[in-house]
Amino acid sequence: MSENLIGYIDNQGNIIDTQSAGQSCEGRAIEYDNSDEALEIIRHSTAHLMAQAINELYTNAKFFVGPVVDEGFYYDFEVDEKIGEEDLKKIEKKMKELIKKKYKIEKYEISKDEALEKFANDELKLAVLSRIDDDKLTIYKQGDFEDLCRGPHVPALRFLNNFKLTRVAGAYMGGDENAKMLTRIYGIAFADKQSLKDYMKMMEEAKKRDHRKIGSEMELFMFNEESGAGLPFWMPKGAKLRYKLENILHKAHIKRGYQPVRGPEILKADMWRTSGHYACYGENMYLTEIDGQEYGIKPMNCIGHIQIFKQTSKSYRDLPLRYYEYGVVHRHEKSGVLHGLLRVREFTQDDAHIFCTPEQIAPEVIKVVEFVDSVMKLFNFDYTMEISTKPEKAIGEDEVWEMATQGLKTALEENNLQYTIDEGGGAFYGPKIDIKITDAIGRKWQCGTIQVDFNLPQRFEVEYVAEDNTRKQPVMLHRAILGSFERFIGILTEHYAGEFPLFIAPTQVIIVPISEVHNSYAKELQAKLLDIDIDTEVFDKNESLNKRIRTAEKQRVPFVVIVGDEEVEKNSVAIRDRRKKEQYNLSFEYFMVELSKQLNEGKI
RNA sequence: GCCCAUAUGGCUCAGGGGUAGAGCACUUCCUUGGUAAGGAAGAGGUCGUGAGUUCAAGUCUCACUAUGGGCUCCA
Repeated sequence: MSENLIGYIDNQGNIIDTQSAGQSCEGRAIEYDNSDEALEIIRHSTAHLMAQAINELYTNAKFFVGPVVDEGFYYDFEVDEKIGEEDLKKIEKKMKELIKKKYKIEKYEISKDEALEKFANDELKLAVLSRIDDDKLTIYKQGDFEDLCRGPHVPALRFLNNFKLTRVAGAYMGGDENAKMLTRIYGIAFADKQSLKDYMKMMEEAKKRDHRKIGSEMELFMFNEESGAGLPFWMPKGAKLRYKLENILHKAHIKRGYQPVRGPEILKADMWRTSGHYACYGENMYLTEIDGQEYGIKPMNCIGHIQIFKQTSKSYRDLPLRYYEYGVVHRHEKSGVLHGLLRVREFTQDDAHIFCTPEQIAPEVIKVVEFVDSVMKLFNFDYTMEISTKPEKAIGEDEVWEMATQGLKTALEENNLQYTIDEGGGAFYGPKIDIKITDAIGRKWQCGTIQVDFNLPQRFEVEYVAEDNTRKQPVMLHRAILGSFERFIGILTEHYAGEFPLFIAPTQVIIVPISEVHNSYAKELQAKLLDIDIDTEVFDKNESLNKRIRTAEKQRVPFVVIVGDEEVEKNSVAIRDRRKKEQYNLSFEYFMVELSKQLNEGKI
C-alpha cells in the first residue's frame, strides 16, 4: 500500500476509504493530493478532527452533521458556551495538537438499534438517526472521539495538516427555520500548504473587489442608517453609470418590439387580493392606508401592466404584446438577508410582461433567452439557468402548472440550453427560468428571470378577440433581464473590479492640463466630448502634475488624457489608455472617433 | 426573523475607566510643474442611539439601530 493512498473509487464512481476497503480492493486508487475525490475525503476528515477538538474544549458538546460542501466543510453542533471568531484560533490550535497524537482513524459497524441506544442521550444524533433508513450504520473512531458517520475518511490524522477555520455562523438544524439554532463552523482544507495559502490569497483578492468597498471608494452608491436598512442611495457617479445602462437597455427593448409603460407605485389592497399577492406574498409587502382604505406598495409590476393591457380592447393581431418598465418595487426582505446592493428592500426591475397565446410561449421564451444571452455576452458574464417548479404557497391548478413547466423545459431543450431544476422554487403564480450570475467570491445570485403565468390573466379576466371572433385569455410571460439595476450593478462592479467598460463608465475620460494656461483647451475638449455623450472631468486643481496624474489613474476611468503646449499647438491629446495599458498621442479628431467606437460596443 | 461579530472625523484605522490620535480626503497660501504622492498652515469627532454601573464611561453592562459572516447541500 502506498504511503499516500487515502481511498479508492469503485466502478460506480463511489469513494471507498481505506478503512472500508480492508486488504483487498479493486478500483482506482485515490492518492493524497488536491483532486476532487481526495479533497472530499480530506475535508470530511478535517470536519471530524474539528469536532474532536471542540469536544475536548467545550462542555456538553453535541454534534449534528458535518458535511463537505462546495467550498470546504462545516460542522453543526451545540455547546454550552458562546463561540465567536476569536475561538476559531483556539480550536485550530487544539486540532494541531490532536494531529500530533497520531491517532488512527478506525471504522466499525453497528445496527440502528445499537446506535439508538448508544446515542440515547444525544438528541442531535437522534435527529440525524431519524433521517437514516439503513439498518447498518458505521462509527468512525479516532482516539477517544467517536462519531456516527458514513465516511469516507483518511486513514490517519497526518493527512490533515493544511486547514483553516474560516467563519462561525448560526444555522438552523436541518435548515428549518422552525427548528433550533445550532452553531456552525466553516473551514477549508487542502493536501498541501501552498494550495491553502493560494486559497486564502484568492479570498483576499476577492474582498478587494467587493462592490460595497468599490462602491464607496468610487462614490457610486451609499446607505444611510437614519433612512433605514436596505434602501440604497445613488450618488452622482453611480447614477451616471445607471442611466447609461438604462439607455442601452431602452434601445435594446425597443429594437425587440417592446413598448414602454409605467404603472403607479401604490395600488388598492383589493387589487393585490385579486392577484393573490395579498395571500401569497403579503409578508413581503408594505401596506398603508389612505382615506380609510387599505393600499399596498407594489412588490411587482405585473398588476399595473395588466390594467394597461385591459384599458383598450385587444385583438389576436396585437399578440404577442410586450410591455416593459423600469419598475421600482419595494419588498420587505428579512433584516438578516440584506447585503449591499445585492439584496435590498427597494429596487428597480427591468421588468416586462409579454401577453401571448399558448402557441407563442415557446418562441417568446426563446427570444427572451436570446435577449438575456446578448446582455450577458456584452459584459462577458458566465451564467447558469435553473427551472423552478411549483412552490408550497401557490395559486392555480396542478395541470396548468405542469403544462407551463413543460413549456419552459421544451423551449430550453430544443435550443440545447443546459439547466438545473429547483423543485418548489417557483413564483406563486407560475414556474420560472432563473438566470444566475456568480459574484466575486463565488456566491450565485438570481438576476434575470422568465416566468410563465396562466393564473393572473384568469384572475383579472384579461382577454383578447381571437380570429374566430371569440374572446380568449392570453398567457402572460413575466421577465427581467438584469433582474434589478441594483443587483446587476453590484455584480457588474465586482466583475470589473470597478473598471467599467467605456460605454457605462460614470466618467469616461479625465483630462489633465499640464499647467494653468492649458485649462481653457481642456475645457474646450470637455465641451466637444460632451457633444458626443462622453462624460469627462478636468483635473485642474492646484496640485503637482504628478499628483494629478496619479489621482486620475486611480479613478478607474478608461482614458486619462494629458494636454500641454504641444497638444494645444497640434490639436491633439496625450493618452493613457487603460485598455492598452500604454501611452500614445492622437489627434483630437481621431480620439473622438475611437471613443465613439467604444461607445458603440455597448449596443445590443 | 434567528446565531455570532462589529460600530472612533468624508474614507482607512490606532487608542481601551481620568477631559480624543494618525494617514488619506477637505480649506487657504506658496509652488506653474511633460507623465503615479512638491511644500506650509488650517478646519473637522458630545467615539452609532438611549439607559445603567462609577467620583469619573469611546473604554464596563443592558436595550435599540445599522453593518458584516451565516441559516439547501443529509451520519
